Amino acid sequence: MHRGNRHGRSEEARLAVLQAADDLLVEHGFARLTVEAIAQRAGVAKQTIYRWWPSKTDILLDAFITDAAEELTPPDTGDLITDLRAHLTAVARFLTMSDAGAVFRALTAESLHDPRLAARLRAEYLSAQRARDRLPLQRAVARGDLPAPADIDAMADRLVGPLYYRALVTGEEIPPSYVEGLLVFRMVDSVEESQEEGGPGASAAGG
Amino acid sequence: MHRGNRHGRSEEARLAVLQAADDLLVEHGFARLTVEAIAQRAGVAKQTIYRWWPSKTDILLDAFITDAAEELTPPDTGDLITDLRAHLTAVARFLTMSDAGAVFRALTAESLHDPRLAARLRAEYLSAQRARDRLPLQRAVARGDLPAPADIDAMADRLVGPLYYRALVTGEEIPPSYVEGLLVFRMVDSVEESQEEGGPGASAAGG
Amino acid sequence: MHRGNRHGRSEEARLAVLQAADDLLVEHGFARLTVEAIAQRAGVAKQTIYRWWPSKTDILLDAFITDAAEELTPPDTGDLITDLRAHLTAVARFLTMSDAGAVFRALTAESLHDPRLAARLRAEYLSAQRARDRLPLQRAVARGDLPAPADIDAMADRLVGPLYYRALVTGEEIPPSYVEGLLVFRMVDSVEESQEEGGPGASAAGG
Amino acid sequence: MHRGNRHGRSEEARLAVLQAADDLLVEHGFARLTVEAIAQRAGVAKQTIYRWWPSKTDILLDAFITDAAEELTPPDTGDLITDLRAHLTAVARFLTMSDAGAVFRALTAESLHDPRLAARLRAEYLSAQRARDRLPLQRAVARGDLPAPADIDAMADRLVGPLYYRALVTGEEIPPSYVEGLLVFRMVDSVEESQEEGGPGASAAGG
DNA sequence: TCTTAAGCGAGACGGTACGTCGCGTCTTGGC
DNA sequence: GCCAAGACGCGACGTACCGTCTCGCTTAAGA
Repeated sequence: MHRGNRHGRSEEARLAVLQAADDLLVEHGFARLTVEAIAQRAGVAKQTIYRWWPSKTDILLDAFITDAAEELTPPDTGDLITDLRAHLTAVARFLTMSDAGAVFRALTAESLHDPRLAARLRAEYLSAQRARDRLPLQRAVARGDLPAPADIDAMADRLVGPLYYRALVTGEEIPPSYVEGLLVFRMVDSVEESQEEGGPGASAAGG
Repeated sequence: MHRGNRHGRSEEARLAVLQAADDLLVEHGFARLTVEAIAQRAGVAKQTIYRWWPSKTDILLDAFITDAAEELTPPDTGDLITDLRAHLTAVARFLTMSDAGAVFRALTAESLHDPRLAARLRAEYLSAQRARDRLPLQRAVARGDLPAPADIDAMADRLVGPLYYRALVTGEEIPPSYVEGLLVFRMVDSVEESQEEGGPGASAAGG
Repeated sequence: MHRGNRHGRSEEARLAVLQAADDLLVEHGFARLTVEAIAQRAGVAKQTIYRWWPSKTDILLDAFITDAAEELTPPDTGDLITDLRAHLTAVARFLTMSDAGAVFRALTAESLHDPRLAARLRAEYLSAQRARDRLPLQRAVARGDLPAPADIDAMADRLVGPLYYRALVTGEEIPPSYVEGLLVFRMVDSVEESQEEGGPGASAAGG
Repeated sequence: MHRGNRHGRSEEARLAVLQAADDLLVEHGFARLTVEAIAQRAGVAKQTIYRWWPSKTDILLDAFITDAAEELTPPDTGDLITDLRAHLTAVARFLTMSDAGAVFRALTAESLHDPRLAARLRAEYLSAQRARDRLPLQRAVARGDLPAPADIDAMADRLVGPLYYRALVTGEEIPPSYVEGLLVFRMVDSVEESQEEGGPGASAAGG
């Protein structure tokens, strides 16, 4: 494998750095995620890191996007409730229990101190993730199972927002019943506007 | 006022430190909120800071609790929707537009890196705030305007969670329509179980 | 012993740094005389070094002046030749064989790259040393043993210049005969102007 | 001109490197004489430098020897004093005022830190220069104008040593009167041994 | 004529040391 | 006894050069 010359950077070094950053964060927490520690663990010179990444959060973002971006694609079973339940459960698990989620929480924390990182995180991860969050709703609208809402972004926020709140603010676990609570709401709501003869909302809530 | 003697701690110094921390955060961001900068700005010795606060985030937490704790008490008009609208609007404003909200965001960010701070933030602020968030719902239940939900905490989360999500994760503004969207949902839902002939949800949505 | 506070720097740290610099130079040469090595060896923080010395050569100069400044004071026996022989021999030994001479050679080397250091070295050491080099001549003039030369500085240079040349440029040793060669020259010369009936040159040479 | 191929090294690159090293030293001083700066200024790859020179001081030595080696050949007028005056004046000018002298001072400085360089400097420059310094004396001896001294090297040192001392140590200028002072000494001395038939000087020198 | 191999410009690499910043600890003298 | 002041040991920062390496280009000697 080539090790860095005029024709481009060393892929070997790049991967070692991303892996080291990930490992250090998960093993020792953000406080011990220093550029020096990453360099040492990756067997790489500090200058190599600074050559390619402006800051350690950029390394983390790179690692995060490489590893985890596509894990949270919702299923498409043709049934809105089923899709949402699966997706919200996956999001909850990602946020609270996965290594990638730990990276995400650290990046979100840093983005609250650094608008530049916030912009990158939104551009390179969040916008795509929010699009995935909207997918089940959009598909249901397309199928005619759901009336088009005024603001589908806000609707998606009402589904995932509480999950982020728990993961980032209260630090509590997210049991299945919490996800079910979100689903009941949605159904009642969504049905409410297309309903006339009632019924389906209740059965959905019982699902 | 005394400036340090055998009679106990200097209130003057304490307030100067809290004010300096607040100001530095709002003016220059968390990165420049250093103990040395706080000491210099407050005209205080570093040792005085370390004597009374274990870390700079404890200063921030102190300042935050002193300043802002009681701003977010919901009104009690006797009408659930009115109370919630006012409260959620106040929470949204707090999170996205106030100086205290900036401090809160910084503390939340740090708490994601520091479990000890997370525990303190929950014990000294969040638990009280969440109690305040529940108040309108609990009062409505007491009035008989709302059936007792299985998990009133989760219900409150569904109201405030999306606000935190916007403030902490997406960084978007929170327009009044976003709050209204939350209210419609809730009402439809909450009413759903006590309802039989429906309707009030629609009028609430129009408010 | 006090360890540094508002009332001044730590003498303990100062001496440890000077000693460490000296030792490292003598043991490992100038190439390994790094600020980090000095700090580590002295058990001192780098910042403490940078707080008090602008560069590592200033440390060396400090150490040199503290240790070695007064070692090269010429004797005063009342006999010019005897005084000069002792003094030149001491200078030769200092330049080529002593630890302090190694420091001096390193400082002179650096002063050739750094005019600021050159100025300090002259102001804080060389001017005093040159005054000492002139002393035997001046005393001989005062005694009437030597006519006042036009340029006593130049006369002293003719005595010590060849010693520095050997020590700094050719790197050769300086045997006693080399010093004697210098003495013969001088005496012949000095006598030359006061002489008429010869004599003193011979007696001086025999001293 | 060829720029690197199987036929041997590029003379173009060699000269560009030597010129760049010289220029950088004279323009910006030794501190900014880095291999990277030389490479950039010469329009040459670092590897090309390392292929042909072990270190940057070797480049300097190469440049110095190429440029300046033969500038200091003493004249041969048949008169010792005239020859010495011209030669010592030329040496003084070289040491204190020429670009080549700046290179020489830098090399001498480095040689005080690096015995390997010191050896090369002596072998490739100093020994020849000292031979040139001896030439007028040797010619005078051959002509019978001067008795053969016990140590002609030492005699030459007494002439040039003070010049090096001024150039390298005190940093003072070298006015014509300084050179004259050296000549007077020498002459008195040299005459002294051929005079009288005496010889007390010889016994002193041997002491 | 075509291959091929040495020297080249370029520049990424693993390192070492630099000089700076902020941490949390300490010691002092004043109030 | 708390305070302002500030020196201290420490660790990490981001930068500058070191000397090594690989790459693709150029070019002339020899197949």
